[in-house]
Formats: sequence, C-alpha cells, structure tokens
Amino acid sequence: MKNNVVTRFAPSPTGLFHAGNYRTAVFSYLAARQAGGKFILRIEDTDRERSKKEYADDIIESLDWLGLDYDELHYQSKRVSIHKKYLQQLINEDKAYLSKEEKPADLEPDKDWREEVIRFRNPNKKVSFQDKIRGLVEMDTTDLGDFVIAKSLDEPIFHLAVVVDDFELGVNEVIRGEDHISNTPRQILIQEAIGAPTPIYAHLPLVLSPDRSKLSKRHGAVAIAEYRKRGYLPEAILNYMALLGWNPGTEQEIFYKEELIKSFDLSRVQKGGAIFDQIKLDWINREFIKRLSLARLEEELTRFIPEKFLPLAKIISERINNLSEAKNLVGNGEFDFFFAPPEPTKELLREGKFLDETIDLLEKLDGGDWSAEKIKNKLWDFATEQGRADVLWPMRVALTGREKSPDPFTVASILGKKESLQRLKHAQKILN
RNA sequence: GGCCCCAUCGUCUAAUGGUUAGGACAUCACCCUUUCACGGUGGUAAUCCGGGUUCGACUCCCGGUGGGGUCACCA
Repeated sequence: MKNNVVTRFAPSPTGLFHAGNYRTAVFSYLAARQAGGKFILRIEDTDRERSKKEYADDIIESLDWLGLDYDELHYQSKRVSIHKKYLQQLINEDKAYLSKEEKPADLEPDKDWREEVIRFRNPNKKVSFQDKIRGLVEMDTTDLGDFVIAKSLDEPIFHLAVVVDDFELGVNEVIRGEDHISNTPRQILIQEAIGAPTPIYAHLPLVLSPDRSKLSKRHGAVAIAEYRKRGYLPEAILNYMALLGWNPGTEQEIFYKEELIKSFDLSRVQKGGAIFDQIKLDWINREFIKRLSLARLEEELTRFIPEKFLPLAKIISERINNLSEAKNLVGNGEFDFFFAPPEPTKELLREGKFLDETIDLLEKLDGGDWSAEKIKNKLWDFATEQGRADVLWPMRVALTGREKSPDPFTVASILGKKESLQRLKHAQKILN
C-alpha cells in the first residue's frame, strides 16, 4: 500500500492573491505532485464579514493562470454541518463548553458580538510536533487558556474548522507559513480531542518586504493578477517563487514546472525569511521571454502592441523585462521610440555623409523585396568601404530621428521602401 | 512584554568539522559592436558578537545581540 501524500492550500479570500500566499501554494503543490499525491484547494471563507467572492475568484483564476492544478476544491463555508457535528460531539464529551462572555467596553459599535461562544477546554499540557523544516517544536499550551473555537454551533472559527477539514479530507502534510507555528499547539489539542491524527507539518519561512517585515497587501505586495497584466510569464513567477526559500543544491536557476516537481525537496527549504526581490524576478522573466518560441512570443506580444510591429518581436524581446514594456518601445500604433517621427538634427546626422549614395542604392532595391537582410546586403559593401559608422549613423538618425534604435536595416524594412526613402530625403533637405 | 522562529556577500543562496567560503541577481571594469540591447571576460563584496567542545569550526553546545512571527468571537 502506498502512503499517499495529501497537501492543501487553504487561503482566506480576504484580499488580493499575492506572492506571500502564492509561495505557500507553490510549495504545497510541488510537495504533493512530487510524491504523486493529492493537492487540495480549500477556500477558508467562514468569516462572512471579511470574505469576498471576488477574492475567491481571484485566487482560483491566479492559480489557474500559474498552472497549479488541484485535485479538489472546497469552500469551507459549505462544510459547516460537518464542523457542527464535531462541535456537538466535543460539547457532549465536555471537551468544549458554552461560555458566557462579557462585552468589552472598547468594542467597535458595528462589530458583531455574541454573548455566548463555544470554548475549548484546554487540558493545559505541553505539546510537541514534528516539523519537516524546523525539526521538533515544543510548546506549553497552559498560557493559551480555554480558547474560542466557535461563535455558535453553526459558526465555527479557524482552529476548529481547519482541524476538522484537514482530518475529513485526509490531509497528512500541512504546509503553511511560519506565522502559523503558534497556532499549531491549539490545533493539536483539538486533534487529540476529536481523535484525529496529527499531520506532518512544514512551516515555511515568510516572504519579506525589503524592510524585512512580513509581505502584505499594504506593504509592498503586488497581486498576481497585476503581474499578469504587466506581462510577466507564469512560468517565470513560478520559477522565482520556488527559488525563494528553496534551492535544489545545484547551480541550476531556470526551471520549468516539471523540473521543479522533479527536484523539489521540503528538507532543503530555508529556515529564515526571504526578501522578495523584484530585480531578480525581472531577470528570470527575461530569461523565460528569451526562451519563448517565436510563435508564442508573438502571441504574448499581441496583448501589448499592434500587430504590425510583430516583425520586431525578437528585437523587442531582447530589451524588455516584461511584455508590457514593449509598449514603451513602439508606442500606441503611431511610430514612437523605435520609429520616432524623423526630426533629425544636423548634429546627429554628422553632416549626413553619404546620404545621397544611400538613397541611390536603396532606390535600386525592389520594393517588393524589402527585407532587412536584402537592405543590408545592398548597403553593406559600400558601408564597409566608407566606414560603417559614417554611412549607417546618418541613415539611422534619418529614419528614426534618434540615436538609439534597432539596426537601421530592420527599421527600414518595417517602415517600407516608400516611407524610408521619404525620411532619408527629408534628412537630405535639412542638410541643404 | 510573554511565547515561538530565525541569523553566510546589498539580495536569493551553496558548503551538514578540514574549501583560496562556491554560484546567481544587482553593481563596477573591459571586450564585442553602426547606437541601444544581446553576448563574453574579469573585479568589488559575506560566515552578527562572545565563550566553549575539538588537532581543526560557517558547520556542534551555551550566552548575548539583532531581526521576524504570534498573542481575536480573522484566517
């Protein structure tokens, strides 16, 4: 009999899905897939006040986009009858009890408040658990007191719901953020009370902001959906997040999903928190952009630039960190950066040496055969003879009006014969 | 503050008692080149501090210091 690994990702839909959450999902996913086990997505939406459907949808769409496929999807709010069963049982066995509460004086006026809640009868003992990343962790639960596990029989809260669901769904490896370490003893107490086995834990180091505090919405975290909009590739995000806090022990940096699944190993996960480094993400994204097939590159680029610039796809791909930057290079359909309106200055034209000859040579080239390669062939010998800089600089400036651009042959090919010659002649006029 | 976790270049990390402490990103210099970009080569840069243990500590132990997490009728 194979001991199948079952992991889960259990986000609460109370905000946009970002790198902090996402890294937990990646590690849970990789651990499950590597073991040939099961990966469960459970949306923890029992807090009716804070949970929003749009956030749940955002999580699902982001996971889908990133290619983290799950075997089961559960909404915790739909499982309250199961939680209720266990709650009732705990009360019957006097392991939990109804507790009268005194309303705090400083309670916010519009805040939901129960006069009576269900508290767990804390046996006040030391508990310990095995953590795949940190080893044996021990804690005394005495100072936790009789903590609240439900607002009512129909309203379980976090600790009870998590323990019951993990048990019922067969989760045997709980992979979650380090911020849950202090919740673990409480949950173990509940497990013991309902007769559930304690899963293996793996508490991941936190993803940090540049100031080393926990990454959060209001603190530097960018939503996954936003990265998508900015033209980051899902494989790049996956790769970068996997490398944040984990490494394969080799010098490989670029991984596709299948390779990650193959090499992933929880025991090689770092213990300390890791700062989210946008610059390195950019580098990885660039690496994946470079590795894109021409067909896929063009397809991705059409989300950001007009189709007529697709012949430039390759050249563009060498100059951008993310696809949306392509917009800055070609503008909104009008010739922009690469193809600025030709307003060459005399100075930039360097006296326009050989502009006449360049025009003559190009006039002879068939307009139906106007490729960058053909243009280059036509001009190359002459340019080499006269000094390439002296011939090509004026041509570049005349065509683009700028010092910086792709090579002039490519520019000319995109502009077409008519427009190219028009611009060259315009430059000629300026010089006279 | 109590409890808990953590600590190698600026950043992500490798080295599980013996290495000139390695790699990547970033940065700097040079090369390539019709500009930018791409690419290539090389450089700068780290074991938090103090005690032990040991022939020998980044590595093991103890103590500091520092950072972080958590202390809800949120997850």
